[in-house]
Amino acid sequence: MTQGWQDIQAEALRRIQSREWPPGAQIPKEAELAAELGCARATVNRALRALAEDGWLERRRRAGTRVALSPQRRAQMVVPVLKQEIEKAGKTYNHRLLHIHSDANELQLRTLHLADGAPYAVEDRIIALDVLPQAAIQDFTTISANEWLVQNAPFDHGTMEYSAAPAEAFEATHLSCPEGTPLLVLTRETFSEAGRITRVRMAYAPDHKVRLNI
Amino acid sequence: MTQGWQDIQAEALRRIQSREWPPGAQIPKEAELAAELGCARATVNRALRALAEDGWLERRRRAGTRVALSPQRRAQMVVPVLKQEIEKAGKTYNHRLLHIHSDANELQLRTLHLADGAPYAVEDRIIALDVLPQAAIQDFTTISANEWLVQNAPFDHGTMEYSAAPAEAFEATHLSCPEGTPLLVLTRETFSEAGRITRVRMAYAPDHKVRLNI
DNA sequence: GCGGCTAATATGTATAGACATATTTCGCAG
DNA sequence: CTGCGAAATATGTCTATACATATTAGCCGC
Repeated sequence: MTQGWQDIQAEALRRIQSREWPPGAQIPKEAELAAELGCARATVNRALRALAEDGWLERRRRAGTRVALSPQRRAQMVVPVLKQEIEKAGKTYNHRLLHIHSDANELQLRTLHLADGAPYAVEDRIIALDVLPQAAIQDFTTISANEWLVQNAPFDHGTMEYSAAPAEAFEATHLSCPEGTPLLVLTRETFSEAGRITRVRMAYAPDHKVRLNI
Repeated sequence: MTQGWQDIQAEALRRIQSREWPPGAQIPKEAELAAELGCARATVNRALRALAEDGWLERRRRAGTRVALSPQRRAQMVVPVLKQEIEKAGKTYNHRLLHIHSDANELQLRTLHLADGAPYAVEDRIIALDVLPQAAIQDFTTISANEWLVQNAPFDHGTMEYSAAPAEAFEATHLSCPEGTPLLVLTRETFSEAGRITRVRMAYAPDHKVRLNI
């Protein structure tokens, strides 16, 4: 009856979902569970840690482990790289650099991303040249800024925001839709220790969906 | 110089980001790293496993560990429970049941969610009564379907989709905006072993943003 | 060269024991 | 009763060892 940590995890999850361990309640300590279930404490630890990472449990040293008051399910989302996103869907990726302008501090770019020749998204980006001077000498017609940055500008942290906005004039033109059409818009900023690397507004073609599995 | 697994993880991440271990390359096996860094193999395992979960590495038994071709950063998103979302922002939550209709198989609901009295989102939901018969006798004027389901209908898996859509007539009315205004829309379906539990379309008030930290 | 069986091997996991660390609890001084 | 420092304690982590498992590499017969 040698148990694996996944079995322990499944058993604990069963007890949570069946309310044998109701929300907010303390659960037995690791050593007790190990004894009850016939395995080592490290195995129980692995199982409970995984459940805590998934939001089912809250654990604190000395205070013990309790069931989360509202077990929130979490979904993972990857920071999108359009080229991969499109090629993964079995389509051909292309991009066109629409506009580029730079001054001492900033590089501004507008890029149209295409899937099988059809407009996929319009990208409006600012790159900080003091943080990332190499960007000034890069040819963004052969590799898109989106892709180049992912490969060459590792970031510490950043934010992503999804919202809905009416298509602006230039977006409407390039995405072949009427001005004002509701578009899904992603705004992202990334930072390194030296400061803000880039800020991008990505307007997706009409009816685009961002899908997550939970 | 006793190393913790987080130190090992940091060192490995440094080697990845500095291209000492370039994308696609095999990295030394756990036992070698353990010897080099002066710790037990289990500690290296813990560190590399964490990096693999974050998308930096790909690991396969016998084949070894290699740097991911495109290290994709991942963001975690929680399945939103509006009441908590609003109260966390320091506002008062309320909801109004706008419409309810049921037949033998399904319960249909429309709910308006309010933050400090202002429209926050309109929810259009279907609940499968064969999967969740208790829903038929529940009073959804005191607790919103959104909240009740999270607490009473644990699900196995599901999907979430964000998109942008023009406000439909009833949405425009309840969110006090012109018909056709771009709205951020979340569509979610959840399933248990017995089948689909619920399907919901949540249309957020204009200018709503979904924010993620990465 | 090809198909298939077998051995080799890197990661995955279980275990007992030890120590580290964050918190709480409790006793003591004031 | 109050505040503070010390002891108790549950989880966090490291170690060494052993075995499990997936997958590759290599051998063999044809």
